Amino acid sequence: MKIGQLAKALDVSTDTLRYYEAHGLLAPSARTESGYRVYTEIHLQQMHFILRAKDVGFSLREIQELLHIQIDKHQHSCEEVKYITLQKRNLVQKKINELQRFERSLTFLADRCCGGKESADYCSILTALEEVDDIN
Amino acid sequence: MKIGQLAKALDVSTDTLRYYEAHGLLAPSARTESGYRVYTEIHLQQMHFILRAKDVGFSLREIQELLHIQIDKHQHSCEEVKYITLQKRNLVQKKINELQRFERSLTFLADRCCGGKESADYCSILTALEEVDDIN
DNA sequence: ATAAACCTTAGAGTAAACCCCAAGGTCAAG
DNA sequence: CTTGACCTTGGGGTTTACTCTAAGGTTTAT
Ligand SMILES: [Zn+2]
Ligand SMILES: [Zn+2]
Ligand SMILES: [Zn+2]
Ligand SMILES: [Zn+2]
Repeated sequence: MKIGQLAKALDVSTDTLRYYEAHGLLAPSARTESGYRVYTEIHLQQMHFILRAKDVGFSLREIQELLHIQIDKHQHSCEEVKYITLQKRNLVQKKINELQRFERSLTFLADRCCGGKESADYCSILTALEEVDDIN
Repeated sequence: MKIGQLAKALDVSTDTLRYYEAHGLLAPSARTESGYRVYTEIHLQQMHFILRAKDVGFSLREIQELLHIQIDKHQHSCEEVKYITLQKRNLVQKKINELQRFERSLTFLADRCCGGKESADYCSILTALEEVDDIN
């Protein structure tokens, strides 16, 4: 398989595949005489792994770690894999909490503004942002 | 007030203040003969506005819009302000939903892995990522 | 034989919100 | 008069995951 075919099969760009190679995620095992990258079924499977991991929220750096383990499962433990997964979930939860704080503040602000066409001279959103004390 | 004093009063860096100036958020109204930026109480208040808006989740681009309105309230309406706020909340909610999808997937994965010290040969997280069908 | 479609590399550009550095000018105190 | 704290500009670096371009070489079909 050449890069274009693999890209089409996975619905990613050839640029993405070269990017993954440059960043240690997926290297073709061979090149043609003229230098074209050659991929096999194995690479297709590895890309599936990568894309699924991405879909679950892992960053490329984390996927690299997982791939490392996946390729040589025997030398690694469930403990490691679970640790990475829980670490990630922790990070995701922190982000969610921050965004929910934003959401609450924005709701608080929006609820108090009439949203009318009159001038914003006394808009409660603007005055709340001008005030010194916390919204929450 | 010189830039360092304003920075200290707000607990931000002088770099940040120069950055905001370069990006149209807060321009000192004067310079000393030697070129030093001069700030007043008004700038302090504007920075409070900016920082509070940031705290609520607005991006600098959005804050710029809000500032524009705040500075000339009379020419703008509550409708505009509320629109920006609701738009932002919408965006925040979308991000939350995506992260919650991640969270669910990661929880699903983690729950099924024993996390033990034995080899990862049959780790359910890895096999789930290898499989073709969706986790959710 | 030639055009279309494909491949190669290296390098630049994108978003967001800054941080850090160098080289030099300014200002108050001792 | 010099030290040290402050200020200036301009530029580069950070993070993430790519995308795009240029300039050229290769393959395949007609
Ligand atoms: Zn109103
Ligand atoms: Zn209003
Ligand atoms: Zn296990
Ligand atoms: Zn496991």
